[in-house]
Amino acid sequence: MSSTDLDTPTRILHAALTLLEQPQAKLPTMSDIARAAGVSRQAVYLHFPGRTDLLVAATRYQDRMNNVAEALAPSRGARSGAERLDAFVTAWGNYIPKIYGVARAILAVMDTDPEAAAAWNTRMQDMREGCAAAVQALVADGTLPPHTDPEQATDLLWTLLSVRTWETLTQTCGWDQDCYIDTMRGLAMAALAQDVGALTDVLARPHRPA
Amino acid sequence: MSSTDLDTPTRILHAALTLLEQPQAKLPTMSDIARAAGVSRQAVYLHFPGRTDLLVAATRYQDRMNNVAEALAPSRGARSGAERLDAFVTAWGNYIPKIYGVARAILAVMDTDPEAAAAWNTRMQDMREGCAAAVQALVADGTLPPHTDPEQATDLLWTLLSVRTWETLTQTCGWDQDCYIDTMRGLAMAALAQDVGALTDVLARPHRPA
DNA sequence: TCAGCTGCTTGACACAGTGTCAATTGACAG
DNA sequence: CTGTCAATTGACACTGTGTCAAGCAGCTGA
Repeated sequence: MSSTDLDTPTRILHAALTLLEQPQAKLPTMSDIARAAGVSRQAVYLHFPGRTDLLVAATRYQDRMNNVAEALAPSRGARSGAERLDAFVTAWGNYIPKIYGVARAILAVMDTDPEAAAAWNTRMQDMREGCAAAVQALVADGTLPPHTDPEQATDLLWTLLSVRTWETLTQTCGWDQDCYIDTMRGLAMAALAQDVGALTDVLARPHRPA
Repeated sequence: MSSTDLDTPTRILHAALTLLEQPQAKLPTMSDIARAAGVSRQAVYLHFPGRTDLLVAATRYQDRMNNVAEALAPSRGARSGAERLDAFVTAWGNYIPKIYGVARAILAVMDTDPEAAAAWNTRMQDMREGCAAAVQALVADGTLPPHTDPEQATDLLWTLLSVRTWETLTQTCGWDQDCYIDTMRGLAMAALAQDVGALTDVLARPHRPA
């Protein structure tokens, strides 16, 4: 996968992603990214107004590479609402590790940079639509608890599936990715599809790698 | 509440907390804090090695002020495990808003400063003990789903009650504090005490202020 | 009354990182 | 050959953290 034939903006994005995806590494500076891309630091500013914009562009580039829409597609083929919820949780939960490197960098600047916060929130809006669609499917089925406000249910699902939650369980608590998925599936089913059995099964299984 | 009679380190902590608790404000610098405390910037470094240490000291000071141990005490008086879980979720959930200002500042530097991350994690360890105790009470009662790993259940509860989760629901989604509490109580009961009814009640109620 | 100590101040500096500017180079197209 | 475009070099301003040294004011004890 030589990147010599790519144009400069793409090479920069490519380099940024590579650095961001180093698991342990501290967040790269503009100099780091420029060096990794084989261009001068100023060349970066020639193509991206600033660090935040570069990070945001990197997420968009990454979404294009990973084809996030396609990854989340299977959930749309589900027949029942519960099935759809289950498929969505699985698909998104497995997508998070792919974007975590970049997400980490943006989440880090969000606290100080409102512009970054806005960009990340609109990016998460797409995921929220998936949540809303799953909730809607439950409504159509009548599976959602009676009188439940769909918007509130969507908020809840959206929060449960946030990158922060994934980060806490897998990075801080050291959970296995598969266990995270199973637990979130169970939790979502218990909370939104009144299926508490799904969760009790999961909590009985080992969740940390050796 | 004049602070003229306090010693300098306390005045600095006091000033830091006041600034940190401004809801909308951007995170204060060392200069901001010094100015607010009415001392020179260097005086701050005379008492605290660095910004991170000051923030950590501020949380400790705040815990002393708010008497966190006492706030969480009611949960220890509960008779059944479910009651205890419920009381703990309520107590902690209502404590979060009090510490959010400081928490925000520490969470912001955690991503770059491992020292801050370590400090925050040990601080959260105390809260985790409350989670573990509630889970243990459920185990004693036999209320926890059979074969459930208590440690995994603790991880899950700890994550659900994280400041980040509170932040997402109340700050980003705009939920009412009371609704947050009710939802978390219901979610915890559904997930750990097999009581799905607690949650369905809650989701039917309005959750955003006018 | 003076010496010495303590706590704080003033003002300077180094350093990292972001973002800006101007002059220059090199390649390529008309 | 000339203009244009992309990129380079090297400088600079700015913010924020953290360090250093000299000085000053007030208190204490001989």
